[in-house]
Amino acid sequence: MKLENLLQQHFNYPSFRKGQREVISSILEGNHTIAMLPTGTGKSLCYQLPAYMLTGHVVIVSPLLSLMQDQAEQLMMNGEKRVIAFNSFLTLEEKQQALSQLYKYKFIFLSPEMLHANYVIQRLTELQIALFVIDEAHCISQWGYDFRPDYHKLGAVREKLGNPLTLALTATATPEVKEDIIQSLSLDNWKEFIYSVDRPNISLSVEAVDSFPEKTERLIELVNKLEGPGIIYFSSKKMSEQMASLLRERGVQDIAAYHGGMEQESRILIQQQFIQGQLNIICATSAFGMGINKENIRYIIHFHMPLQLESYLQEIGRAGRDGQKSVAILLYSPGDEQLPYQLAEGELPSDDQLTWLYHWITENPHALKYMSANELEIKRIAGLSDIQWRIIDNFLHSVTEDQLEESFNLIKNFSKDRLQVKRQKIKEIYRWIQLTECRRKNILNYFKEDNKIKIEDCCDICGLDYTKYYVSRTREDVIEGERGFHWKEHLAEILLSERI
DNA sequence: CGTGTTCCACATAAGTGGAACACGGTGCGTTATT
Repeated sequence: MKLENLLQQHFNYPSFRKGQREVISSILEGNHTIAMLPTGTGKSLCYQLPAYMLTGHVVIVSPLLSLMQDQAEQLMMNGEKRVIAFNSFLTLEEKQQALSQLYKYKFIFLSPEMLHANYVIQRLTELQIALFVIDEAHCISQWGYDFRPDYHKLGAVREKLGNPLTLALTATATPEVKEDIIQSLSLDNWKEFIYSVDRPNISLSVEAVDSFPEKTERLIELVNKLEGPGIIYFSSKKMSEQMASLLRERGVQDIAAYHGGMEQESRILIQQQFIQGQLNIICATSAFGMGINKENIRYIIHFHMPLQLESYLQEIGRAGRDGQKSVAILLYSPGDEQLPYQLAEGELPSDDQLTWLYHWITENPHALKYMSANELEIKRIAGLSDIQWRIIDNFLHSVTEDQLEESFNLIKNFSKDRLQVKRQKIKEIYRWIQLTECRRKNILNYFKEDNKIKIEDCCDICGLDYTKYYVSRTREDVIEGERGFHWKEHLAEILLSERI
């Protein structure tokens, strides 16, 4: 049967979107496949359709619970009942029930952390896995080294499952990210479908200001003028909230803050309201974005610079999915690059912290054996963040006393190397900000791409007219506005006459 | 590094200047460990 017929039969779509057919064919031919598809929409079809043609179960690794729930729901809406999102939303009983009947599910969604648990792996090995899918696979590269180390253990998991046919899906497949994916999953043979990271309909701009207050004023001005919807990115939760309040005070409507420190409920609500158009502007940290399929975002402003160009591309890439003209503006004031440096350093244990911990362990009998039990105390005294602790804990797992010194040297070297990489990435985005030549050409070169075509409204260096992105008062708006004005006058007259 | 908060000296008292200090993002899992 032709793929188009199957597409019609199972999903009631008349035709494939760009790239889908090639990716699906590659999987059906039995190739491990890396797919970078241009937009967020339509990626899930790449595993959903093959699922119906392959014998066995499809395991999907997803980074966010909300993404898992969305995709599971989407499948169920399409009439597929053999779906489970195996995560912490389930009660203990539900989990046990699900595990004992795992063979009933065609689609099994899991986080990398859940997939790492032995009791889960064991059940999965009893099944025939037709396809092992890593959704948002760039997380392997961006989070796997420190923030979510289980992403780097997916290769081991994959091996335990008998190296099943694998599909990695992402929208950020830069050469470096791709290399991390291949390494981490230990793919030895694969096909890849990579499209350009360039988004010609998004104009790029960097504005340098002299100080923080000036940057704030410029932000207020831009938000008042630019046609929404828009996202403003901050590197601080507090700042995202404060600026949302300030903008509201300055007459900006339909605006809200969004960050990882907020209640899950409000996060979902704000995200929904933004997608449905009840909110026009979001002041967000990097927590906001993945899984946001909104077509008409018109601008992305960076109040703080991201920690790497890869993140920058992901964040601005949320604009203009409808193909309409959009703009990305990064506001820079001197010294801004210090915040990313601070964030990067907080992610890895310092030499001092490691030295202290080494002595603490050697001076306390059985300390090594009961490290996890003393987690809180150790973290407090050594001043270790959760992430720093996890890195150390990861290295010292199943280490004996006589291997201690060697292990600490490994941690020190690892931390040194990673910090070096992170600093290098900050230097690269800083360099890009200071640039005096075409920003698009430069960013594409960084990602080993050539841009052949000259684009209109390319970037601030090539020449860019902001007024194109300002709120346009269409004829209807003007008429509506005038009508409103007359109503107000009319109302005033009535009120006045009544008083008299 | 820059911003926000706290606290202290000052000294008609109340509020201010400014020194000192803290803080800064992304998420899964809580089923296993004396």
